[in-house]
Amino acid sequence: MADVTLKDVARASGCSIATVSRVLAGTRPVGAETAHRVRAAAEALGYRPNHAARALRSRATGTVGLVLPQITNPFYPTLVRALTHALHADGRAVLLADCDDDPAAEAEHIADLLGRRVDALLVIPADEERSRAAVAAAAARVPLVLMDRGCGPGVADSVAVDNTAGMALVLDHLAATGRRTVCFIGADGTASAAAERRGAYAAGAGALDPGAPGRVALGDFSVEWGRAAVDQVWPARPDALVCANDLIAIGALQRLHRLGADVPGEVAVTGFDDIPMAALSAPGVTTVRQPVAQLAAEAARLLAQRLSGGDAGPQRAIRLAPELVVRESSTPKRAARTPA
Amino acid sequence: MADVTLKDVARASGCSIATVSRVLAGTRPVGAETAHRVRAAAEALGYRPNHAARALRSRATGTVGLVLPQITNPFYPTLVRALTHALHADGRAVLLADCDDDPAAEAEHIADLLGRRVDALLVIPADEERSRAAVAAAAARVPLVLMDRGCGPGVADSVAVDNTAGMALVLDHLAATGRRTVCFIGADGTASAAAERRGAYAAGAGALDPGAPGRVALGDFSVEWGRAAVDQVWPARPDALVCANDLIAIGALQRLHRLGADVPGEVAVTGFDDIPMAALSAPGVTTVRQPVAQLAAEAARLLAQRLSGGDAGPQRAIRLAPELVVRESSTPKRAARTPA
DNA sequence: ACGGCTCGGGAAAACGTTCTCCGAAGACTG
DNA sequence: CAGTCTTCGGAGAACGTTTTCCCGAGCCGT
Repeated sequence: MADVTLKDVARASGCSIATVSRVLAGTRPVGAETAHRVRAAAEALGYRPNHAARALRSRATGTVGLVLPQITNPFYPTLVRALTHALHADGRAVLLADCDDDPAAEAEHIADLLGRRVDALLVIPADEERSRAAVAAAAARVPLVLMDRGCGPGVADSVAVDNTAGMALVLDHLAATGRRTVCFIGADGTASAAAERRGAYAAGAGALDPGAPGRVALGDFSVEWGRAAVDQVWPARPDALVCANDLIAIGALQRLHRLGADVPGEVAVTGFDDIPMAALSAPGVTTVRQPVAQLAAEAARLLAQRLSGGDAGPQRAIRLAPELVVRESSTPKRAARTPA
Repeated sequence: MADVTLKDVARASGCSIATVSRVLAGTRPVGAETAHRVRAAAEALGYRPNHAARALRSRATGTVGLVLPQITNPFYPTLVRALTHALHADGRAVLLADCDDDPAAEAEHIADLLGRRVDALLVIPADEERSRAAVAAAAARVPLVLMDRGCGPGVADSVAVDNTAGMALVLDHLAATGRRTVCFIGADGTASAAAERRGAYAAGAGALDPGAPGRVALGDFSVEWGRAAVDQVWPARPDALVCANDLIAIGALQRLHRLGADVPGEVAVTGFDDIPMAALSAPGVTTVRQPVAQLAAEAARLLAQRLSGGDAGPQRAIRLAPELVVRESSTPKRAARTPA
């Protein structure tokens, strides 16, 4: 009923604590018959190792801290799911901290997690600049992988989608389907996703339409901004709205709908991320799907590597290729609206 | 740089380990001058207590396990956020486990968390019946609070929304706005939310429309089922579709839209939970908002109580009142569609 | 002045592991 | 057959806390 320890198993199997430990951990060969006795006793007594003691002795908790800005951002749940599954598969547990988009809270959580002796940290930084100090300090203590957003150059390993390639996919698709007057609705923060998507649009849109790089409206990554931005850009009657994420795109669609604009007949709308909502809005949002499973797998792999193979090797910045998902919001101009 | 321990602080402040521990933990009065010296030394050295050692000695990790079926269910992120914030405010950390709707995985995660010596567990059970054994076993070892869904009677403390009251709010609203031919699209699982909402509809709908309790279609809690269910029930031309959650409602809206039905003119649609998407669909979904912040607060309070005050007291089943959120999908039959 | 206090402080025993030594065999080698 | 390796097993020292003792000094009461 109460906790059964190595000592109990040792007594029950008539050998020493050390032997039991060796059998159960497999750290050193042990005589076949003894091993069998020990295993039987452990099984019979329902022995469960005490992670606290193990952590104290071996200075490893088997625990990874996951720090993110806002779990309610609809892109994160799928990522968190993939990450926890990948880490659990490696026998690690995940300590979750939501820091509410506040770099100060983020720093506190990171410090707390370090105090709890996490073996490593997975961080989606809240802010490119104001998160840097805490992240850099933490990265000096444990392996740390940045995800989704960067945090300045050279701070830590990072895994993210290739925003530039994603934006190129969108622009190519729009060009191929006859769009010519393109307009960007983005976010002005310093968060790397915002900056990269902005930059990729600026770099790629010129080929499609010389005036396009100039048609840019910047706000934040929210539905509300998507709605408001349409009021700014719609008077120019663009035939495509490239949004920096799906929330913005959904807001834009709502406002366009209310203004009576025909999507995709008059104007195409695209998003980024492929959050679940993107498939469910009417019309469905054409978007760039982040390779969530691979992002998680790469992050887990990188972490495992840093944790086992010493922390050798140069800092790595892994960029994964995204995939274009075409939905009704950008079907070709000439085509009739396809049935939902 | 490396870890600084109590011993280091003791040496630096010229007193014993025991005294340092007492000062820092405040477990026993210590001379003012000594205390000051100790605190200064701890500060200067950047002392951070080792949670593993503390956990080993005091048999409490300051950690709570949070086990849920699917973080990607859009109702959970807000709940998880509120829970983590409430627990962090109490100085506890949260170990997250997503069990992918699989009771076997759930049982494994629970066992692992117990092995990691969590002080308590917060569980949203995957299945009313097949989760019971693991939950009951865990509840015998640590304080355990069930959330959102039940797990059979008498298993553990629980905190959830009052599904019956929520369904009554919906039915009253529909009655007050002139709906008469009501139809229920629900889920047939044994999950308590499914059963309670189903039961509440059956109990309350008769007052509105004697035939209503019979008009019921059961599937699962998904958008796909919402779409499919409309095909079953729409031929009867009800003037209100009561859906067991928002995902079903959104699916129903999509299919109704495709069928050319006028919502809310011809037919009202209601959901349950008030997930973020419910406000963003077109039309917005009238729904029952779960008091997420209060649910989290109550769960945290209950846990704290069990953890401090011994585990005295009878088992508690807390039910919180929900709130009706009226959106465009159910504006009165006679009214014109209001501008979004 | 002396037995009881409280009060500030230290030594040391836990807590349950892992891991480094050691020792006692037996199995080789020469 | 003496010596040197392996192999299996135990004793016991860590790991960094918390906590239980215990001790000495001051202070009160009588």
